[in-house]
Amino acid sequence: MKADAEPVPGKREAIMAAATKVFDGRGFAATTMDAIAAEAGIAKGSLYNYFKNKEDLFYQVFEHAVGQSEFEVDQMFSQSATACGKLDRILDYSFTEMSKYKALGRLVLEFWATAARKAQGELALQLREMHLRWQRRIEAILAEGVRRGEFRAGLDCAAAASLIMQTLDGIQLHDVLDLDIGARDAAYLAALKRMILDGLTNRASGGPPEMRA
Amino acid sequence: MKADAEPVPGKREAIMAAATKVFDGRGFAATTMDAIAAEAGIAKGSLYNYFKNKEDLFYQVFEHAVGQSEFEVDQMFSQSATACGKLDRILDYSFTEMSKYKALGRLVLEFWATAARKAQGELALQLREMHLRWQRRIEAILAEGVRRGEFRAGLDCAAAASLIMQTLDGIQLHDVLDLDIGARDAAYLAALKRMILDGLTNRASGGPPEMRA
Amino acid sequence: MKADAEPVPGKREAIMAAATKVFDGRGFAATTMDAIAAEAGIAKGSLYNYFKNKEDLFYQVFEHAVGQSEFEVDQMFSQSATACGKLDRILDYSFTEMSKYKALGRLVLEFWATAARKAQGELALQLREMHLRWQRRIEAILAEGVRRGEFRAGLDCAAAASLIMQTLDGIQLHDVLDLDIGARDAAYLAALKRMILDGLTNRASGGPPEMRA
Amino acid sequence: MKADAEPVPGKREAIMAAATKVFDGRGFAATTMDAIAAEAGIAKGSLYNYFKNKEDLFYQVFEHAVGQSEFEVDQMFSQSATACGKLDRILDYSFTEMSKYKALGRLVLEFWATAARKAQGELALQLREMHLRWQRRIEAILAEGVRRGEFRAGLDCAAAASLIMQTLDGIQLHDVLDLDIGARDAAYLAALKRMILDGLTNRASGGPPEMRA
DNA sequence: AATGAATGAGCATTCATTCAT
DNA sequence: AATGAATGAATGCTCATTCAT
Repeated sequence: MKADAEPVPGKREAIMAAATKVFDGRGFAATTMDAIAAEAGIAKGSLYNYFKNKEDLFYQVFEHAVGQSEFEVDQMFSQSATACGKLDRILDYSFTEMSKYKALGRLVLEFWATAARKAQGELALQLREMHLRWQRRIEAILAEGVRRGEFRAGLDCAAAASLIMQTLDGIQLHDVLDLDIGARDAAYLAALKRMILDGLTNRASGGPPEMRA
Repeated sequence: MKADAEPVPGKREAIMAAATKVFDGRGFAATTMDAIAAEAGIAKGSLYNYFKNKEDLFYQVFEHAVGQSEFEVDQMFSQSATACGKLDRILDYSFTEMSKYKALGRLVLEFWATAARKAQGELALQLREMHLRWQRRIEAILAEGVRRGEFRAGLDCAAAASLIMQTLDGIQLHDVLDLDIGARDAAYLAALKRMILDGLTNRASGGPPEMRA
Repeated sequence: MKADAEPVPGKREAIMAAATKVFDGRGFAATTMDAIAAEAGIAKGSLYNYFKNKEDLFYQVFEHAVGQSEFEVDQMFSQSATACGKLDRILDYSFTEMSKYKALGRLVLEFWATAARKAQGELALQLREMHLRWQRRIEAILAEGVRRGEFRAGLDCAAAASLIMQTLDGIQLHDVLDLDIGARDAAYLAALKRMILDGLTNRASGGPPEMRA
Repeated sequence: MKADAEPVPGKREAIMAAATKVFDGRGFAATTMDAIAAEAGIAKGSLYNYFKNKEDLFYQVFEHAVGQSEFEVDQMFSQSATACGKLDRILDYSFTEMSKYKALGRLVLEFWATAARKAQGELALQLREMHLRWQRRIEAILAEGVRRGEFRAGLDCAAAASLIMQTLDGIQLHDVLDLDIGARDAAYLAALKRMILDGLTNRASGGPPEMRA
């Protein structure tokens, strides 16, 4: 039978739900097809009626999770009118809500660290595209902010967007790895946000003194 | 023969070089002891005369690479008198030199993503310590900068250090994953550095307007 | 597939038969899973569909053999009404039938001599329980014999049972090791039995003269 | 160099002492040549200057230990004039002193259970001879006892000697395996000895009643 | 479509023995 | 005689994938 067909409605989704649970808990390498089949309550062989192989199944699960995550963040964006407000929200989100995707983040990490090595497959491309999508979104917000006078004129939006992406990914990385535990109080977060937004808004910055001492 | 001894001068180093090559190329999990032995041109069993097991070998390789990297950055630190200059240098380094440790970064990623899940082994502790060491160093520089009047009074050094660490790790992450390719021109870097340093130096920041619009 | 199930009727038994053959021939340590698989005519991996690991397989084989042996001896017990008769039968059995379990005995020996050194695993417990079960049975027979007046009053049943067990184990040991070959004639056996039973029945024993000469 | 030579006086003995210690503690299979070399304070390769291989070394060690043990028991024998007294002593010894040879007993067990399977080598012959030597000694004592009127006339000395050997080996077996722990009080031992000696001394035994009920 | 028994390649580790120095 | 580094065969176990039913 061809994989990817879906003869029994909902079965595919059921398997993916089970797989998500197991992958999240154990990671890709440590997850066995047996465990997924058991979690889904079907026979191991049946998995191969719906997915070509383990990697394929992981890919589908992963894609689905990423889609959900993106949808949620999109909602967030549209709830603020100003660029500054949007950025504020997204930073807030990074600090407080991103932990929800800890499991997903760990899977991304594992993927990059192992699977991505061997083949520059579809998933790698997918992840790169996703990254670019995000970066462009941030960049658009920054450009909008400059246009509206919220951010300083002459801001290098591409560079700033890149830095913000790196920072957000760095924050998520630390979150996923349980570094900086306990540093999640309000004052801390406010300081961080202020630092980032300061860099965008303050137009009178004379630059650090004696930068090349 | 006891592991950890080095009766044949250079042999240990030769093995580590071979192992580094194979680990870098395939990652930890995908690397077989056979492959390392073959690369080193010795019998598989001989590996165990110099290293306790695969994890130990990896650990030594890893420690060596980290040692080199830390030494290099330490050099960098001491070459600037002012806090601002030190930070400037470390940011410079992150943007330009850190790529040398791409392979190392990938291995760390793999470790965090897989091995770190199961056990809190020695390597995990080592990595956390390394992280803390860095964070404290940054924090000390910031505190020094505040004392010298380079940075704004009232700066939350811990929070700022944490953010900077996250940013640096985010930068390295993107580097390791070959994201942001081509965005390494001087103007770009200057903008990024300015953003960060602005957040530390500008004392008159009134905060972003209409933050909660 | 879960170990311990038996989806293909007789397959489990077939494997155990093959394993018994190989274990008997080579002992536990010298037996490889490959050899068992080859003897059973299946793939090595298939063994693990029916048994958790080598030790488990051995345990099952062992338990089966012990079960057969115990069943057989139980039959023997019930065929005599008097305590004296029961003991007579069990001694008979030890001298004549126990050789059937020579291979089993050798495996027990190997287990005690090697595995038992390191861990107090399940098999060790099982063996100790089996031993106690036997000892209690003997003791019960002796007590019954005393009650019925078959054996001398004041007999230390526990001590006697222990001695009898030691003797029986010693007999089996010699049997397993092929010592005393050829000393299995009727007169010999009768003499041995008489010696043991005499010790239990003669109530007027004055003790050996000049015991501490 | 030829093994078995002894160019450095005492070195051979030193190795054997070290080997004895390690073999006793871990058994044959679990003992590595490294461990023996370490215990002896010499290089692993040097072992092969004095012993052909691991098995040979074990054989020599074993032979030496057996020799010592036999010597000690021989001393014991000669200290009593009467057959009854000799037997009494040897039984005493079995119950109280044999534990000293627990390690040796365990090695014998392991040997029989593993090494003896593969090759009917020299050691197996040696052990059989030793066994026969003992059996003949017991038999001689019994015959002497009959001649002196200590034991009942018509005693089947061969059969009795065999039973006694089996019993002694059974006792040692239980001792080695730590069965019957705690049953070593004086009354217990006295009862056991009485049972055995009763079988030899009482001449008026009418045999057990209703033996074949 | 579903099953699940069978497969077999793949791998880290141990250790007795050798031999060049 | 002594060394000890090098060797490499040997083995239990996993698990993704297949395929006959």
